[in-house]
Amino acid sequence: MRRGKPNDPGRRSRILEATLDVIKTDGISAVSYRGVAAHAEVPLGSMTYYFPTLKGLILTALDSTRSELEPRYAAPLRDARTAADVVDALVDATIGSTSPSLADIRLYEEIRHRGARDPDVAAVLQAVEDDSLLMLQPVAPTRIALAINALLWGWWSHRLAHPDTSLDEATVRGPYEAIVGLAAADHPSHKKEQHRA
Amino acid sequence: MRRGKPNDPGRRSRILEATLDVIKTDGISAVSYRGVAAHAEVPLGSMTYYFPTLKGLILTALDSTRSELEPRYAAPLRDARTAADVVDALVDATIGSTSPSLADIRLYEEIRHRGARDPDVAAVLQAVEDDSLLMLQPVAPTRIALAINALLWGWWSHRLAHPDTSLDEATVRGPYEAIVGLAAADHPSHKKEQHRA
DNA sequence: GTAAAGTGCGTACAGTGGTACGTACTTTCA
DNA sequence: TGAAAGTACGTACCACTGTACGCACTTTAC
Repeated sequence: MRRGKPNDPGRRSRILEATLDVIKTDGISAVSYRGVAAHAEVPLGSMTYYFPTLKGLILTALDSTRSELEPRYAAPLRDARTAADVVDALVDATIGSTSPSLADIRLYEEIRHRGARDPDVAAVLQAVEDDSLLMLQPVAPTRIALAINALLWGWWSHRLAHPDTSLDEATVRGPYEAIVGLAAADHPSHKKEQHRA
Repeated sequence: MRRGKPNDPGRRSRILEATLDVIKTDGISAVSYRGVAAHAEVPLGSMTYYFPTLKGLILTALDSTRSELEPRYAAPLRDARTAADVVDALVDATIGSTSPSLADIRLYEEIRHRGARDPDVAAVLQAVEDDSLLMLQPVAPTRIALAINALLWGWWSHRLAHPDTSLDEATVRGPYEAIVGLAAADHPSHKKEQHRA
């Protein structure tokens, strides 16, 4: 039997959003009940009520990004018909309109960082990556999808380390073309029309 | 005038080593005066004596890795004569004998992570990367050296996220060949002998 | 209406952290 | 042989942390 009702149903999700804000700004290690409470303008007691442990709060917050981060460059990749489309989508995901903001890259970096030590967070990371590999499956065999993922993360990581300089499009495009070209050469059953620019 | 002498001259460097140990094992955020003191078997007072601020200790420790991490795969790259040599060196640096241990990758990840927020640490990172780009200069124009760096870091990062699975050599080699091949195609003045495997 | 169950939150506790500081020891110079 | 300067370290302070816990308030069942 359900008794009692929350008088502020949005409170829980406000806490989660505030947590992500703090993570993006100052990192996971800066997440504290009190800090997030202040940021979300809720009392400390609310924090421990909705999230009895801090680890649980962080994990829930990180997990909530899965549905938000992934689909951004998923659609363009799924719609790609030719190898050139794939390259376009990758370039765009790296530095273009579908690419993550610096804050989002920071968030992603936080997940990777934490994931290296916390198996629960590693699971979140793994889920994102599995999605990504599956998404690339139609355009490249796993072997090459791995390389694409590695390079994509490498470029994002570069952007994070050099926030003031922007990557040239040609710099990014060439290597993607070369790698995607491998897929066509290796295994012509994958999307055809490999060509040099 | 110099008066007084340290009665344990190795103490300072023992502290630095212990600090790196802690960073590799539990991350920068786990570095505390007390924890490192226990690990290095020195009294707490020694810590603050040699390193008045914790930030200074961490920075000094991180900086001390520059001379240790870099030259490992520097020599093979410098000695590379042909494009094939370069690819071999890169593959080796990724998963082979000159590649960093997981602990070292973790350390590198710590530097990148911290560097995203702390300009002083970012400077350390920048120095390492500058060295790396300079080293690749003879075999690839900067544009392509950037891509190689990004991919190399991507692979390392992959290893960190998947400590239990090992990367296939063929998986790693193909993309390197493709990217290094770009250098030869683009700018034939760089080391010749591009060829497909 | 009243008791019980559930919701929401203020407070307090125990632990850990960086770092300031006083003190003792050692070396050097007059 | 002092005394000053530098070395080394034990202790203590204060800030901040996660979290346990108890007290109100709201809703529901009888």
